[in-house]
Amino acid sequence: MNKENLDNLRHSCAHLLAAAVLKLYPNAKPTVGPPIEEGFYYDFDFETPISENDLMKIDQKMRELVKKWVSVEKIEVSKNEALKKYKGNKYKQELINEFSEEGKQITFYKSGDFIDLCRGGHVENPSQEIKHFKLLSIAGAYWRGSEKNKMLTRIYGTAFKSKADLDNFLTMKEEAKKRDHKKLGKELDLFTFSDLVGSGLPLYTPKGALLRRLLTEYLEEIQSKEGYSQVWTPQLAKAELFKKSGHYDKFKDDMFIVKSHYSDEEMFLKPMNCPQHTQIYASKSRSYRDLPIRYTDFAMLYRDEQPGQLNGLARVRAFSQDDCHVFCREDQVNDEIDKMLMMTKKVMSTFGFKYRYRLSTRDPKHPEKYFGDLKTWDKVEKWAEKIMKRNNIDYFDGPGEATFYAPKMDLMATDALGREWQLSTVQIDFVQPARFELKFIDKDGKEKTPIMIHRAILGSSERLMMILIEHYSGAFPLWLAPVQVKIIPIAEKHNNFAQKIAKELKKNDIRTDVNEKSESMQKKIREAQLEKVYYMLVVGDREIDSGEINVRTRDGKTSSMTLDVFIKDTKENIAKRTNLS
RNA sequence: GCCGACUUAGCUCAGCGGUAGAGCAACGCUUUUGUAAAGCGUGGGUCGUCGGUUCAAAUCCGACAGUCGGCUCCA
Repeated sequence: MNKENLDNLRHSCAHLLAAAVLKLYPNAKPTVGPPIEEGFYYDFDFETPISENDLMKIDQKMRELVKKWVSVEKIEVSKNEALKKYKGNKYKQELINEFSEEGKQITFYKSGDFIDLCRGGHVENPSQEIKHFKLLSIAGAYWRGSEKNKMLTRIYGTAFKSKADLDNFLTMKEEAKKRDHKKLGKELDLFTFSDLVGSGLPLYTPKGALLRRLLTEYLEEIQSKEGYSQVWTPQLAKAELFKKSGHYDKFKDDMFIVKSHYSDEEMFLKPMNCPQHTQIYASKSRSYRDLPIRYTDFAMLYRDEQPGQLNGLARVRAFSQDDCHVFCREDQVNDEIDKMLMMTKKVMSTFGFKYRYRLSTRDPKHPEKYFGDLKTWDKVEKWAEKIMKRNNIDYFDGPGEATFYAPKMDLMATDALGREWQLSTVQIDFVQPARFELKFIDKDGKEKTPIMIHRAILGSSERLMMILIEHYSGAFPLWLAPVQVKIIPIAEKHNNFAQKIAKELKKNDIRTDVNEKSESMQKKIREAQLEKVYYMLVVGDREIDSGEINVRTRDGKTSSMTLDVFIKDTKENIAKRTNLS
């Protein structure tokens, strides 16, 4: 079934939803109800709010009404007829007036006894075709997506051509819920939050902190090979810095203000690293020979997000990025970005992410949002496009997604459940170097302004942790597994032997635990399984006698080998960062 | 910030006007086990916080905080 057909089905289903709602709540005002990626929604202005519990009732009404929906009839009406029909519904009237101004023919679509203002796009016989649908949730949504407007009540639902498709969709949703990083983060003891510390401020437990450190170390390893040097900058800076960069104007309300007892100077917790890095660059005079200069920084960043948008590790108020800034000459940009794209490719393959790029450009309707001159913007946007094409990169356009200082090449990674997340970004910035009056002395002895390339491969560590937890469902690959080996002595008398093996493994930098509790071996295995430990070594009389160890993997497979072979293989796999499961 | 829902033991949840309950976890004792839960026992909660209604509030009402599903925003 192609997308258009599916959209038609869902659009018709949205109409059916509206019909059911109006039967049950005659005073509710219907507004719009389009098909979307995963289904459809319909926005209503209810007189009294409804809740999720009411969905069942609406669902039943839909199933009842659809029986009589044997056709979809298109009715052309005049503007006045349309306005009359929607007397008292300012939302529909607003749409009707707009359509009329645009010179569009106004059309109604009728099924059963339900008529809706609509431009069309329906299935022919709803009673036959709308069979496999489900109402999913209720949410608030601003009229026409603007926070200045009234908040309406949105009902989300989905519909599919076959029961199998619907079931598959619902199973995927269940699976996503099971993998929810907030749930797994608690179960696997990776991070926590405290009301006393504050919302959106994650606290990493030893295992979570280890994971975070392993990710950072991996990036540091890759970056230092490519000539990046780590710098270190404070969490705090004067307002002046951010005024100069432009961030103050754009994001002042989203920055944490810090007060000094001794000065009236306005200070902020840093929400990003670029302005600080410009000041390291500017600390001495630079020759064209010094370029490119590549700085990396894993410092904590702070953004004062609105409470309603905080969400586990997905959206926090304290986070860090694998943030890099490359200062270079114009003739070096291509090489630098090619190198960045190569590094990114390598990292993505390590995690097993499929990906495509988004070319994030300016919003043509709002040129005022962007700093710097138009000509340069045009040049840089075209340049970015050329780079993608030259690298044979699969990309799509993202108008309006640029930052205020540069277009972006954003990498969208697809995880194990088929969901897309933005990870990497590369930005060619002419604006900030100019605002900070950065210079280098060129061959000809003249001062020139360098270009600043912003780049992150993983994006924020917290967000990446969330994505990886859900991508791997908490069963991390060997190199990331907080506990790589759990030794399970069968009885207390095997504890000493277990400790001896553990000592050997730890000596080889293999993260090992021994479960010495007075529990059944079966229970210890169960606990290790739930902890998603990579390898379990069950040790008992047999192992002591044979001199071979017994290895159980998370998927329940067991094998025997000498400890030396196990250590050698494990070390190799950790070093290669291979993902065996 | 906005709309809606939720907040009871470390965790998952029941109780929904007559001042608290289960399973798991923890702890103790017994058991010493061959690839996903051995048995018995013990401790643990001013029911998110602060107010209000009531003879009586975990339960009803309000404010605040936090969490979740969305919307808006995202350097």
